[in-house]
Amino acid sequence: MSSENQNFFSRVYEVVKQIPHGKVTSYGAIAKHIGAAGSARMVGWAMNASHNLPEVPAHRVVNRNGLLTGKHHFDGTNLMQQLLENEGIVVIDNQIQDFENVFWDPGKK
DNA sequence: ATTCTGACGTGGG
DNA sequence: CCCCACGCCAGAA
Repeated sequence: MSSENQNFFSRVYEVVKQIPHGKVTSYGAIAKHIGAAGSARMVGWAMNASHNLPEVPAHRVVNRNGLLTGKHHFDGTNLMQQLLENEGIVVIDNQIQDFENVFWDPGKK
């Protein structure tokens, strides 16, 4: 229902909000954490709605490849990359370097 | 109501 | 190793 629907988005936002500074996570990791494993696409869709939520650092969410697939949705062309680099994350050609090192597992603070 | 696409992921050839 | 297809749920045309 709508409530659960909202809950789904809220859960995604909560997880993203909990991403520590200088860290990133993947859509699948979030999806799995909220119980929507396999529906990683919905996480990305939720991100679109999170555009209005400044507390949701969508730029810290990338695909499991560590690639800034959603950078195209951000303002400008390489805003997402610059935001990540601003946090100490090395990004080259939309690809996060040392991804496993900056990867943050949801629920694992 | 039907069809396609979309900020993904996994599996198979 | 690279390419293709399928599954997921939701929203827009």
